[in-house]
Amino acid sequence: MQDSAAERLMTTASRLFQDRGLARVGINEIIRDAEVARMSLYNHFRSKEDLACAVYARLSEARRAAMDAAIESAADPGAAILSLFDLAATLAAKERFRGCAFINLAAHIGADDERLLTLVRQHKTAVRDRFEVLASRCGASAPSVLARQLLALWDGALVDAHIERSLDPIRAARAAAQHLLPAPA
Amino acid sequence: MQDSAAERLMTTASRLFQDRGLARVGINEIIRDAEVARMSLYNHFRSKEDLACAVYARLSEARRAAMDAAIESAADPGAAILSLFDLAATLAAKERFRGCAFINLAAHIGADDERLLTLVRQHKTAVRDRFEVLASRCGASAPSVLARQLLALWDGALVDAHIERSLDPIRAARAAAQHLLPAPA
DNA sequence: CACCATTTAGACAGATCGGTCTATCTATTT
DNA sequence: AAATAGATAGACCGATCTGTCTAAATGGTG
Repeated sequence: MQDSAAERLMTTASRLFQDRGLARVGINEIIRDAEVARMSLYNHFRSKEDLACAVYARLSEARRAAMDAAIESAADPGAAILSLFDLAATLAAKERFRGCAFINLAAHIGADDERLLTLVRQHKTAVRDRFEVLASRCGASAPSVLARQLLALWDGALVDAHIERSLDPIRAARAAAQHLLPAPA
Repeated sequence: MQDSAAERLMTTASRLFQDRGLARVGINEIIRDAEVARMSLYNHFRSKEDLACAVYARLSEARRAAMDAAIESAADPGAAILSLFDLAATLAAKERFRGCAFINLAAHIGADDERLLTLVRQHKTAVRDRFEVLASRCGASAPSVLARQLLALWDGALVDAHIERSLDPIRAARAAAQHLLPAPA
């Protein structure tokens, strides 16, 4: 058994949640697509929300790793920031792109759902932290403000790319990011 | 009849949809809160989706009117652009702020739901058009690109303000917008 | 082979979903 | 007063939802 039941559940649920959103995917569909018995799901996860937590935690890990890889292969901090927008363009170019999974998740959960909301917040904080480190290395006078600005551009670009089904918003946001960076020495 | 059944339905549904999202609000709750009989809903609207269309179309109208009012009371195009970010801050400062209703709507509907997706697209296009007109009046060399950048900042700021429950993202985005504007003559 | 833990399919429960239908009530119009 | 149109409460429909339970099948280990 090269991929366990838990593994298949998380992979399948991740795909379905991103396709149609947490609230519009049922347990039945998940176990059918994952080819897993109902009780196996509730054996590995206490509830649908537990499964969602595991799925989005893993997705966050994957996204951070992809960002770090893009950052590491860039020549300098400024190029690294721009490469993150290229990464966004790569994500948005995928056929089944449906926007940032975490922004969509935030739109699905109520103000009560503290667990999942915390996950979203932690993910966005992780993204912003990376922007802030790079902004600092660029010599920005106010790295934390610049990081917020870059994050807003990043999130807005993903949202608009999804709504417009176009990469133009990401290209424009990338240019704006470049414009906000301090002039290279 | 100071507020008709249709009126109360739209007002109630608008509040509920914004609070918890289209997919997590049922017909039963809407008619209960609106104090309207079940058949009155289906008398005025053919389906839940029809009601949603009417609700979001009206919300779009209201948002556009608020934007136009902010633009009109600004001294010059540059100030008008910044005043739109102040408007975003006003929206985000409300107690029950849950992010941009149209971004959330886009996160809730599937790729199939063409009717509601078109509504979202039209709304975002209307926002972008206002940015583009103002960018042009500012003397921007590429107004359509600047408009896309301002829209990304705007959308990202609303998203991040919702996730962080803070106005900092909007303040930062406003400053970034100012930075992107062409230098005043 | 026997043992044990896991997985399986599927029935089942209780709730809610969107939507239809009926029968009663109310208010305006003629 | 009679007629008409619209609103009402609520039963009802089939479908779906999350989650529980059972009993059979499975597979690795001693």
